[in-house]
Amino acid sequence: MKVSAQEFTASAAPLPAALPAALADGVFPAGCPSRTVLDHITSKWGVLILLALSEGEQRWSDLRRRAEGISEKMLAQTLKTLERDGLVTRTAQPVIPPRVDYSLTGRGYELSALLVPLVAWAFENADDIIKGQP
Amino acid sequence: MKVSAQEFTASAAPLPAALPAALADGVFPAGCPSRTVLDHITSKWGVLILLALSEGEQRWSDLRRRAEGISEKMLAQTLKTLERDGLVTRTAQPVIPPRVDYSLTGRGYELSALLVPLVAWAFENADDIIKGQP
DNA sequence: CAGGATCCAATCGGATACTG
DNA sequence: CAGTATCCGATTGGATCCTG
Repeated sequence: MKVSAQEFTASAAPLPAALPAALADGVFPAGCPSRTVLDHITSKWGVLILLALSEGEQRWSDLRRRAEGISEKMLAQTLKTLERDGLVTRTAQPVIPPRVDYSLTGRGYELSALLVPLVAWAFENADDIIKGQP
Repeated sequence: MKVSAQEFTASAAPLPAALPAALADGVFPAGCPSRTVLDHITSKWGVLILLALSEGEQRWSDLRRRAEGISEKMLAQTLKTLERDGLVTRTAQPVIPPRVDYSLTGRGYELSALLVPLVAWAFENADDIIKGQP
């Protein structure tokens, strides 16, 4: 079953959502590890890869197709970063031709649950935003 | 809302949130306006600015302090982009010294409600992710 | 205080070619 | 099919100086 962004934003997250209490005075520290993590998961291609994998296990070629426009270099680089971060699992089968599957870890799945609504929102609001509509 | 990977693999049906139905075959189109919007709102500094503003109206100097490490150039650039996108409102008072306030629009606030949980998640998981802990 | 303008280094990222 | 390696142009972004 598919849930529209409308339904999601309407039903979830009673406003306002609060920042982590650890952020003293609302200052997001520069050297903080979360800055690095945030950069990874909000990177141009990282978002799209996590998004694609939120629908289940996918092969290299699937990801290339879904994240339309991505180069092989960036796909490899992004996947390695996400794998190092423990968000994505890589499973290679020693067959010819090679077959490699990528899927989300538990933590990656947890993350995608937060990312999907964000992308859905961007998708729904994009036209108005670009056109300058209120 | 937390969903474990176990639940996910066990019951294939209930996803926490689905991709927009308009994404045929899960392909995120390259020329799509949402790509642009997504880049804006997930940009390195855009996230931190929106986050800071989720706590209410802020001055230029407040934003510089909260988004620790940001340069004046990037602050100006990011704010302009967010303003053009109708997510942030700029209010200048013709006094000396100048006073300029920034705040979220309705749409910007709606967005921040999705962004805050994401950042909070990154903040809470960052240490484990960087250390390579499960 | 709140920026604008400019220079330049670093990084990003695409194109291409090659491989097991 | 699923990558790796390399070149190199494009973009990012910080530092610095300037202004009303």
